[in-house]
Amino acid sequence: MNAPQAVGKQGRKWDQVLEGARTVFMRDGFEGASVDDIVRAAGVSKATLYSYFPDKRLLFLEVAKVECQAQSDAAVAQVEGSDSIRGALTTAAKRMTRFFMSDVGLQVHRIIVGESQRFPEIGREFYESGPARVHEILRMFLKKSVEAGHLDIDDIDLAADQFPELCKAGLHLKLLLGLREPPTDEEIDRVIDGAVDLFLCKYERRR
Amino acid sequence: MNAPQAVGKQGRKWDQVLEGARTVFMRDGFEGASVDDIVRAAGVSKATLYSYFPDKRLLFLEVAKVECQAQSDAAVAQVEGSDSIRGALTTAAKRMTRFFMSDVGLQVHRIIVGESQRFPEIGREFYESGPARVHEILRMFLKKSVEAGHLDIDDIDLAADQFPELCKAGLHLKLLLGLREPPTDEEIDRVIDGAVDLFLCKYERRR
DNA sequence: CGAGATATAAACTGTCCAGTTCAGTTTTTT
DNA sequence: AAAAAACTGAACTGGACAGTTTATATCTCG
Repeated sequence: MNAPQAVGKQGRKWDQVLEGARTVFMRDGFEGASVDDIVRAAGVSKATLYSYFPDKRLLFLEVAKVECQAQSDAAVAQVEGSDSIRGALTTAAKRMTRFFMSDVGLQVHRIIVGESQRFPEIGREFYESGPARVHEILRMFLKKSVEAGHLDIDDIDLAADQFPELCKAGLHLKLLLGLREPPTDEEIDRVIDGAVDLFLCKYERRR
Repeated sequence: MNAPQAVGKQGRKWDQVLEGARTVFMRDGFEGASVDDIVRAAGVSKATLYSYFPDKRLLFLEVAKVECQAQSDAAVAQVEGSDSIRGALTTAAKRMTRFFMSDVGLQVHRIIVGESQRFPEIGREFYESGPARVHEILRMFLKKSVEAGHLDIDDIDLAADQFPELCKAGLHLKLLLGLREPPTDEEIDRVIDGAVDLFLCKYERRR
């Protein structure tokens, strides 16, 4: 009567704990979430939670890591399959931007930034499993395109940093601070198209 | 019968309180700073602090506001007095970027982002006295330059959002998360020059 | 000087919360 | 079925910390 085993199973309530933690952390932030809230949401006893995770911080770290990895995994697949440079960049931008602007993306960002002082390894984990992967994917794509003669870029690393930044233009900070409603698709497209136009105007091989 | 408003110089220790609060908040963040630490740093009694500020949150709000305003005031002056467009943008970028990357700028950003959920007005105040002013200055500068025929920009608001974003490329997030040392002047120049080049490549009137 | 405003130290209140403990129950394994 | 492992619930500990109170002191200005 063995159900197919979950990978890395440390106990039967592992997933329940993570899911409850995700819910509460995303709703209330790190400080705002109490462990009692989490165990309640998870439907699990406090002792069980503490048998999996030595403390609240590491529990959060796990939640954030899982969240970021899921996202940037999904991103990798999509950039590859596109014909034109412009199309590929637009596709990448869309996915990236949608995550930046999503409730979960914003909340992870808020918490990580807020806590990175007290817990430096949280910042590191987040960076590695999110922004660093985006940078890497983009860098490789640009490099290939330069070698193929489609783009003309001097400083590829800089360009790979500029593009995601352009995708945030105006919207991201305002959302982060809770100063506006989620953008409509039109607003996102305006920013993305602007980003791609600006980017390609300089880096597209003209001759 | 008005209760003494939170903000209003009403005693000789006002500045001392603010200075102590600035020190401790910048060092420890909002949650990390205890009011007892602050009064100790300020050389003031707790009762005095609470006679000026009804609570910790409003004290922090005041500190952040003062900090941002000082910065963006300084910025306004400099953009005006520059001959070329490129020169003006470079100057603006330098000042902006230096603040983004400074310890104080980063710490204000961290705290505000971290707390904006729980205290929405903190986010608003910060945005108005910092990013919004930068946007406004830049927008007016671009508008004038377009009217003078030096630039050719379709969506001025978007462009005014793109430029500051470009100035962060790569460095800002890493610093925010404590993942690297403060950048050297060369590194900052690389990012700034890259930003100005990219920006002007598209928006400079070519004909 | 002297009155009112301002400041002080220190103890105190009340609350919140991370993490522990343990006696007892349920589930899994053998 | 019996042993082992996982889980529960609830109470408890210890510490942190925002904000209050009080009795006392010092400054400022008419």
